[in-house]
This record gives sequence, structure tokens and C-alpha cells, in this order.
Amino acid sequence: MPEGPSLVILKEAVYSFKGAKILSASGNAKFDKSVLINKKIIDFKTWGKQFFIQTNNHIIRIHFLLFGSYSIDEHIKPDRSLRLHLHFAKGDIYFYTCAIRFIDKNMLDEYDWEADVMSDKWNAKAAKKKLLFQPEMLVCDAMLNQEIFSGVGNIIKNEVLHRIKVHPLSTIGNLPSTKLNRLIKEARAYSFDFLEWKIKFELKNNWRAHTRKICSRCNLPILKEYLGKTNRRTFFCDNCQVKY
DNA sequence: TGCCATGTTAAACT
DNA sequence: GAGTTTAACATGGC
Repeated sequence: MPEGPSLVILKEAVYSFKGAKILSASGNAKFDKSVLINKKIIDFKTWGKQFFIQTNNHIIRIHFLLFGSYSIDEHIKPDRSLRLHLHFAKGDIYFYTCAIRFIDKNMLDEYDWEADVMSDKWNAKAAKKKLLFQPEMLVCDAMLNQEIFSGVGNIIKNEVLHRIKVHPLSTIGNLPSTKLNRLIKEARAYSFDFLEWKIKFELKNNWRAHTRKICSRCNLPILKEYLGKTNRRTFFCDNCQVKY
């Protein structure tokens, strides 16, 4: 569930609830759900891995972390994992094992919408500026930085670096300009490939490095190491990914 | 069956 | 107080 493209799928999936009135709200999320009753859904938004439900009076922020999930109309998980259930005349939305809270009304203005790789507002030049400001940063950390690449997660990180043949331990400052541009471009492009494949249930089939044993390009072993400040699982080909 | 992972935050440290 | 490391959270797939 967690990476940006999956949230875009969610936003599409609940689109028909836009304008609908919440008839009841329940679940074990630790806030007062009664204030949502009889409120209309104004909009659903995503920023990277965060999902927002807007009513006239409130903004609910949902983060799925590692294990979060949702379902529409059917309650498919145990009650204990049900964080929020929104009931409408036309159906139901269920959110499970995620972090949910209200955020301040004007908080949405605080988000850097140009950082969201899935957004129409995505700004590659702004991303480059932020990257060049931290030349010592490792590329494997840079890709997971939500201020720069909001929505990019560990799978996208591994796949993009393999696709552009850049070693995860390269630093931003050492990357040739063409490679840096390519990294920024593919962070978005791969995310849209991810979206397309996920919709078709073909995502895993298309992984070239993530969880793979053999490099699809050179047939040499893919290495698995925990790298960077983020210390996340990193799959890479030591042969065809160049360290800069 | 046990391990561990598409992630983040807050507490506990130095 | 700052910067950092660690623990906590919690489910499902392999």
C-alpha cells in the first residue's frame, strides 16, 4: 500500500464519494469521530504517501505506514484493526492499521505540492535545486527524502537507481549533471510505471532489482545491503550501477 | 513457522 | 538544546 502511486489509486477509487454526506463515523482512531457526522466530503487529496479527506470543517490526514490498507463497501479485516469507518448512503470506506489524525485547516497550504512526484504540480527544477543544496547526501537517501521526492518509497528507490545505472552509495554532488537530471526524471516516470503496473497486478513482475537475485541486464548477482542514513533494504547490481 | 518489510514518529540516548 | 540512535507500531507474505 504505502508508496505514492498506491495513494493515487485510492483517490480514484473513492472519487464517487466526493460530495457525499458522512452518515456515521466509527473505528478505533483516537479522536472524536462524532464531529464528522452529517458533514459533506469536499475533496480527497494526496501528497506523496499521505491521504487527506476534506470536509467543510475538517481535514483528516491518513498515513498508511508499512501495514495500512483500506477497503470500499466491504469490511474485510478484523475489527481491532479498523481505524476509521465512514458510512455514506451510497456505501462505505474502511481504513485499517494506519495513522489517522485531524490536521489544522490551513495546514494543506504548508505542504510543498511541487515535491509530490505524482502531482501535476511536480517541479523537477525545484527538486534539482534541493538536491544540489545537499551534495554530500547519498543517492539512496536522497530518493527517500519526502521533502524532495514525496511519494517515493523503497521499491521506487531501488528500481530507479537500477534503471539509471547509478550505484546507491553515489553522492549527489558527484553525479554528472546528466545523471542527476535522469534521476529526477525517472523518480516521476518510474512512479507512473509503478501506478500502471499496480493497476494491472503486474508490479512485481516488472521489478528489475527489488527482491531480485540476478540482474536482468548483466545476469550477475543483485546485492542486498542496508545502506545510507535511512538504512533501508537496498538491492543493486555492483556491476552495472556505477558509483560516482 | 518465524522472519521481516512498500514507513514514520517519539522516546531515549549522547 | 542539538543531533543521533533506538523502539514502537502491527499485518501479511514468503
